[in-house]
Amino acid sequence: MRVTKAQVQANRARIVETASTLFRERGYDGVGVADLMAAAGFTHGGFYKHFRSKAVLMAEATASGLSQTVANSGGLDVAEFFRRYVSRDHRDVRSVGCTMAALCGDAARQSEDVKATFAAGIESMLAALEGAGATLGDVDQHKVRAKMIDMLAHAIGAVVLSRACPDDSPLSDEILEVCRTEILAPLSSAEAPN
Amino acid sequence: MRVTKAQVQANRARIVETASTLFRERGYDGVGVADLMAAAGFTHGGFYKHFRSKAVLMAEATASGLSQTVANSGGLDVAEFFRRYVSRDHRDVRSVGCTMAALCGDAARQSEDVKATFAAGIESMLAALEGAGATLGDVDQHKVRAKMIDMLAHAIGAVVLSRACPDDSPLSDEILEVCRTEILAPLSSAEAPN
DNA sequence: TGTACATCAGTGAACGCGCGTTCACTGATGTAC
DNA sequence: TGTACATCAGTGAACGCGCGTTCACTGATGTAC
Repeated sequence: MRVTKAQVQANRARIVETASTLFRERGYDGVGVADLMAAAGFTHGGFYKHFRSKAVLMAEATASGLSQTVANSGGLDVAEFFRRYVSRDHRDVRSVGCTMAALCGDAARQSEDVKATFAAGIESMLAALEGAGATLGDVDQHKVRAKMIDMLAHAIGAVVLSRACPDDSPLSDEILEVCRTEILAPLSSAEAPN
Repeated sequence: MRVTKAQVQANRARIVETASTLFRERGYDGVGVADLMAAAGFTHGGFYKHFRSKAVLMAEATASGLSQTVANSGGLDVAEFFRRYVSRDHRDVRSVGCTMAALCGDAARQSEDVKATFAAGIESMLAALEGAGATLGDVDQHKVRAKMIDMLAHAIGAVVLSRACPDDSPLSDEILEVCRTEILAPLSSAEAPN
């Protein structure tokens, strides 16, 4: 049963979107092609009409997820971005949270292709943060980039470490609270010095 | 061919040790029981004479790996620990590196058992760092703990993010260098204020 | 615009393969006398 | 201490299962006239 060209495009996009969500939730290896296609509302056989292999989809879904995170950060200032990033809410909803935090551990073991996608996503994120961080008052642009790299790694470490703790662990909350405070400290003193 | 009680104990320890190494390198799902037993010098059937299931071994190997990291940090002051932690050397040798950095992403998707093991390992690590950090000059012990949590998450974030980049990526090196500098900055100024 | 045919997205059975786990077997170790 | 038997760590074939991928088929869409 052939389908409209526009429908083909929409279906393909739905598969990528679904994959992006499921991969964040369960990891690359935790999502089978049949699982994924069923979640997107199809049977598994059609998968290979859209993608040459699961590996190709992994790279594409990763790119999609990363650009979504960047898009979500649009309009937020740096302090607000990190306040939301290093939070229990973010920790607890992996499937709609940041792809970097959800999959960087898995990406490290994937192909150079996926890693290159990841690096590009990090650069996009940094570009967005550098733009939002221009209000910080630092004149040296190189320092802004360095600061954003540092804050991003710091925030990702906090989320990733807190997620490795049991669900009701006080340590998990403690990690988030301590790191959020430390990450935001220089921002609030620079932006609201009262 | 039965084997000495001492040999049984040694063999079991070898399986756990091998698993700890392989899991760090390839993730929990990336290591099969047959793989693992072959790497330890056995055939796969004997596995279940030592462990009720792969899941049980996962928890035990994680605990072993975590305590190894803690042991390796013994005798190092805090600055030296983090200097080595946030380095290219550490990034490039996952199998003998820190279990937290190698597996926290995977642990987040494992049983509460594995996560509890992880949280206990983090606490051990913090205890070791707090001991080594007593020389920092901070009188308030609560602040020392908070600072160690913050530095550990920061360092783990740097390593994990740098590992998600392609092998020859300048970004990967940049992340490590920036974060190492930022993490060590307050230490060197406090300890060597010249 | 209408007709005839080619295309191809989606279906669902089938494939080979590797996984975790089980099991009958072996033979050296441990134990009871 | 020596002998007879039970134990059980380790072996390797076999299990059911789910994986990624392939394939013959369907029928609505796209295209050529």
